[in-house]
Amino acid sequence: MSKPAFSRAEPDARRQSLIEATARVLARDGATGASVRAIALEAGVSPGLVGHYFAGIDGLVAETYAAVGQQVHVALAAAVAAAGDDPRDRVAAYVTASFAPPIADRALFATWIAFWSLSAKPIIAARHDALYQSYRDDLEALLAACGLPAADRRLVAIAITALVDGLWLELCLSPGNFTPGEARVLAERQLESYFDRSAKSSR
Amino acid sequence: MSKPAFSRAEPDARRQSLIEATARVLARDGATGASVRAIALEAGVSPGLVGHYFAGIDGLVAETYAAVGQQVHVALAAAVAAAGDDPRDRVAAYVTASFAPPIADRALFATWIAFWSLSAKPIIAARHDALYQSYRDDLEALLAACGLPAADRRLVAIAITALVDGLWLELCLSPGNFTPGEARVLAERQLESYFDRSAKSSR
DNA sequence: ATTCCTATTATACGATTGTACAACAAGCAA
DNA sequence: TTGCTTGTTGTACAATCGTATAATAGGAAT
Repeated sequence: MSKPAFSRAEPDARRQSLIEATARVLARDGATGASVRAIALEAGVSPGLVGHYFAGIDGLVAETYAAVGQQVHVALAAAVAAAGDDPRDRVAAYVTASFAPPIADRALFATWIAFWSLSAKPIIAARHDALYQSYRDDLEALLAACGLPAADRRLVAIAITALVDGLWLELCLSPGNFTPGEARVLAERQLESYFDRSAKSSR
Repeated sequence: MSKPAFSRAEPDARRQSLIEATARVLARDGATGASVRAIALEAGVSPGLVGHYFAGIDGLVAETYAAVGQQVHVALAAAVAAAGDDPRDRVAAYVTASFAPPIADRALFATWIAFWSLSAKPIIAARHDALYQSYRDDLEALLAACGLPAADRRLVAIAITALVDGLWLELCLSPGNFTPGEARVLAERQLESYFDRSAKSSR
């Protein structure tokens, strides 16, 4: 007669559902809004469950960092895959994907800022290090396919990543100062300059 | 016989003292630690004074943003002044000053992240817009002195600022991935590429 | 010495925070 | 059907949050 007051879930599914709820709250309300109660409400469970599955709110946010970072990775990989086979096109696609949805997005920006604001905690800093290293590794592989000398790849990847991050940041913080199209032009221009330089020095 | 329990201060001096205390708390404990009580304790006054002088905690943080932003401006201007008279040297000094103290500093990073995390509030966003516009204006003036065509200045200033911000960010978040010296090399290399390009196209 | 203005303090208030824990019940095993 | 395991709930707890306000007292003016 009475319908169940709650239902049990597979531990992994429940964890995943809490992580996704955290991502939504972070995107909507930023770091200050991501309380245990708000997350539990968003996930449709009771506040006590957070403590049951994660090492406090910090542990949950750290795992959410990894999950959202992985989603960005997937979005970038999709952009590369859609670019075809030409190595130059693939690098350009990887770089400029950051200036269009779903990556250039105020909600994702709020999420990212929340992660950065917790970077004083070692567990969050470790997540960041691993994630950004994987981004640079991806970029280095794409650069290698373009024939960029191995000796140049590391620093070029650092520079490209920094430029893209900086443009993405300002694009989210002050849209109106420049357009996503201009960001794209600037990023592609810098890519060309590195290829030209390496072609020149290898001659 | 009894010494005064407190002393009155010139309104401007008291405001300044509260702003400086806020900057210190932000630098030490980040956004989450910047409570009215913590700031008042740091300034050596009672919590009630914050409400007396500022429009709540948000107003105080917004004014602190302007003050800290001004300090950064001063530090950059000092680096330029110390660089001598050659326009190229001056631009290089402006750009690379971000990779050395007092700008490349974890405490300033924590402060900056705190500002960004509040950028959803219009009062903070407005401060950011004004501040970053002034940074780009400074850079454009330095670029103009180097003979960069007026038509190129805006986008070049945007690109340089983005690269520097991105490098500064990663330098603060993950020191160890690359050195301040490498960041300097990358920034100067990009500057050169823009000057080369403009020299080529104006020929 | 006295008066007065107001900067400053101290406290109270309701709301919200993260965590801990006892009680409950869903759902599988027997 | 009965029992058992444990995922889940609901709440209590102390701490902290921002803000408002009455009371206090510094310090200049008279």
